[in-house]
Amino acid sequence: MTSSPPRGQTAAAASRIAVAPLEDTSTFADRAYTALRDVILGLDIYSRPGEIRLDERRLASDLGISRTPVREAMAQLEREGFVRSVPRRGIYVVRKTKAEVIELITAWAALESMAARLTTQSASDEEIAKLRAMFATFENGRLHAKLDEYSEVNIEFHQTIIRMSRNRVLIDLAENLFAHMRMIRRKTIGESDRADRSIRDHMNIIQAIEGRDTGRAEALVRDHALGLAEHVARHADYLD
Amino acid sequence: MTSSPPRGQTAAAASRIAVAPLEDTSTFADRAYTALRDVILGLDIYSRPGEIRLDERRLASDLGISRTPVREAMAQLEREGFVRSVPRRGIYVVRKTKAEVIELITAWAALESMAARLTTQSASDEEIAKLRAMFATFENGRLHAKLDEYSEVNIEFHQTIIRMSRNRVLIDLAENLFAHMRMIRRKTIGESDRADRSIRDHMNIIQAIEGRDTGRAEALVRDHALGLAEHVARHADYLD
DNA sequence: TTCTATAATACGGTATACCACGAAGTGGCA
DNA sequence: TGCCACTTCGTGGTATACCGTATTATAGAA
Repeated sequence: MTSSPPRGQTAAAASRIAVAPLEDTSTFADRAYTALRDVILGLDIYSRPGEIRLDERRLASDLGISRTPVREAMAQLEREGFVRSVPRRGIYVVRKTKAEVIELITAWAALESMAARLTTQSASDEEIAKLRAMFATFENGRLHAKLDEYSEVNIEFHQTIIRMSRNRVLIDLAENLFAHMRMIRRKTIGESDRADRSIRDHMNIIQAIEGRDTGRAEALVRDHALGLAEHVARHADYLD
Repeated sequence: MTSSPPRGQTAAAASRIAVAPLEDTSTFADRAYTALRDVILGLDIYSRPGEIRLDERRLASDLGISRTPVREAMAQLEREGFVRSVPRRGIYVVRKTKAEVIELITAWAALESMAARLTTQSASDEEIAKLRAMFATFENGRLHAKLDEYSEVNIEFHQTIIRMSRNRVLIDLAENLFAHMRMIRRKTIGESDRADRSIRDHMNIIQAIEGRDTGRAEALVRDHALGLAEHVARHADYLD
């Protein structure tokens, strides 16, 4: 990320015998996007006071590239809701309000419940089996000491269901929502009673999917997410 | 769109008495985005043979601006799936495959069924009444002569349900999906038997929402959209 | 005529200079 | 000391020149 990128092999005397088929097709803008996204997601902005401003010129110089690709990356991050550009003021990292987080979770509920429906109809048994494997280490609800680890498995569980739908649109849309959820995750950890209930919900969901019970799987997934939304509505006072 | 934009009032001798409070805050990139989006949506690409290439330089000169804002607009359109940029080849308008259209409709089903759920829980009676009003002129299924008009009302109906959810995330995501649907719409028109069934579905949906029957409204909306997806799967051979 | 090697062209990607505007700093005047 | 006009500086927005490379055109040889 801070390494100055090579300027492309200028005269490689294209050998017709040896191979070099895997060109680096990624563009500076793409790499800048990835780097900046990682930085922003890692900022732990919800535990930090004050607004965080990003300076295009500074970022460009840090990345060792010009403003142009940085701007393209920023534009994309802005469209995805991570950042907000205020003309002649600066670019600020967006902190979602409680209402916005609830909307996010609700939309996620919509996407994942549809994904669960599709999964019961077309996923293979082998794929579905992976879901249960993910929770093998947590089955007895004995997880209070490793909530952080559970939190990651938790998100992965939901992401897996989405991916099993094999619907690119659902997958891509959810990807973005999950990225936002990861930012809030740190603040949600530590409520172990919720984790217990979460585990039970997940087990029921797995059972429904294994049984190809479309309606039940869909409903359980939806209610699980909506339950989280309600929990946030009630208890997430740390979101302004 | 082809007018050469003014270069910003340079020395307008800011009068402190008269008013000009409504500044034009929109940026060239924003306006270019809107213009290009309209052009693309109006291209009727699914009825046209061959690929359509867009040239940044040409577009920029047509719009009377430089490539920079055009590129930003293009980047956004690419992320939204309207356009695909091939390095050193050009920018092409995307034609969705049948499989992709089905995925689009499925995702739409997910979003709108959740919207219907929310609507039954929080929309006012006045808002809901508007839904029925939209179909006043079609109620008897006597619409064969004005299918085009119906098609517009049709999309508007679904968009209204989404909007009544008051969930910004759902609304924005659906907006994009609908834009794609509009591009395909022209090819879907003319199957009047489907229109008849569509009307009946809509009436049932309205009834469920009016009765605040959350589960039924959600299911009807979902099945209506999934029905369209299946119809496309069976009959939309014109998609590649 | 056909194939190949070389040159010209055109594209998206990138760097950079400049602009207008807002904000913050600074000086002078009351 | 406090307020106001002016200056300076910094920001994102825009224009433009340049780059490397894939494509196409062209010319020459077989």
